[in-house]
Amino acid sequence: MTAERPSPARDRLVETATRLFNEGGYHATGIDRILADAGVAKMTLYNNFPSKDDLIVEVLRRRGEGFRAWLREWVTRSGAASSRDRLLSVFDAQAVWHQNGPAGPGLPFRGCVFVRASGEYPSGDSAIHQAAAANKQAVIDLLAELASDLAVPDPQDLAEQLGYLIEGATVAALTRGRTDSAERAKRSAAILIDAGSPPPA
Amino acid sequence: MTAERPSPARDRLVETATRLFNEGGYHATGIDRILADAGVAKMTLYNNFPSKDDLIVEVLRRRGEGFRAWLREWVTRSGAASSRDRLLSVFDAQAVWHQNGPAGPGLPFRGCVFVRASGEYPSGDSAIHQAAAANKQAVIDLLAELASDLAVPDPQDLAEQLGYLIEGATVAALTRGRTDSAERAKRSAAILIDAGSPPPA
DNA sequence: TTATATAGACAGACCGGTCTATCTAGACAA
DNA sequence: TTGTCTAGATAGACCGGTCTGTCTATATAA
Repeated sequence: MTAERPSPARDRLVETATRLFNEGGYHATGIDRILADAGVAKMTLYNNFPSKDDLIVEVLRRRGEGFRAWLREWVTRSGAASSRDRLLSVFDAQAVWHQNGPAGPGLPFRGCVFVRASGEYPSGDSAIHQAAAANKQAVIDLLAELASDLAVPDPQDLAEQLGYLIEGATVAALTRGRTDSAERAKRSAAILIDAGSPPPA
Repeated sequence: MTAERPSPARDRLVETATRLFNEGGYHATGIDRILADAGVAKMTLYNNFPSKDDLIVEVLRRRGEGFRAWLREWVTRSGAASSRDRLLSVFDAQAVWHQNGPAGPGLPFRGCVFVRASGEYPSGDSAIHQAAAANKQAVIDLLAELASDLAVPDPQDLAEQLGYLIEGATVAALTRGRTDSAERAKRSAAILIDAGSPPPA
């Protein structure tokens, strides 16, 4: 339904919305503010998206793609040779993200945009909630992909477990300002990985 | 500043607000709706609380106390004899909560109210954010208390780690509907506990 | 009398969304 | 080169509602 034609105004809109939603949340950020910051007319928004909710869905979709691309790039550049170390490098990426490092995924850290989205739109019927869920699942799938070569009985299960650690560390960083949470979680991750596979030589 | 005198109207207000915030979020739930549901006049709200934000803070405070009391009670009733098993029983409590079991902590599961609060009020300056942080820290402290007897090098650190697992499992249950996440996290928790202490005889 | 409650009007800002009217840039044809 | 048509952008008025918060006036009960 939504027009998918690319256009500079549309891009500016989505990028500005991404930034403002990250800073202030979804309900608290009005479209007037987004339009003013993006320098875009209201009709341009509604010619590109049926509603604010659809804009949010698009923001989540793009952000998810960008974040996962950044994460893959990070793992590759880490030069980790083993599946174990590639999985652990994810936690280093997370630490950079939490600490707003210059090599981070591009937004000042305000917690996970998907968690916040599913929190603000808690009903599972909401398209926003579903978009958040899809992006979260995609990260788990990425972890499962990294874990697939591991000599553990159930890589899928391990990926889910590591996902909990990552998620929890991000929440701790947001709510309690625990910017060391990723490093801490990394230690747990190593234990969980090694518990299911022969100890590295 | 806030009047702390108990009154039936005030209690009804806080309880109704707790329920509605849990269902729909903080920004999305207007005070008129709360007042109508509670059967309370608007001036009663503003005689008891300077603002909606202060009402939210009080909701979080009470909910935190109630939740932790429920959790302590659960652990006690589990009859677990060891620190290890008491810690693991927390994950059973969590599973009941996620699955809206009758013995749960009293609200239909919509994710953690504190995580959602710090997500909707992401600035660390916000009193709401700080209230959420305090309650989250109190849960970690409770875990640390349960872990204090454990023969591990750093019970405090272990509590933090288990906290990540719990947090991540709750997020997974909310965003992806993973209502089995607590049982899964429990397995990881056992590994982490045992990795830091002599295996039980 | 004093404190607490009620109902409900009211203010002023802001919400998402619609609408009209105008401008500009590019494609195309003469 | 010039004129025309079209798509997409602009500004901004406007709509009905909802938002938080204030106010007055009244009732009730210790």
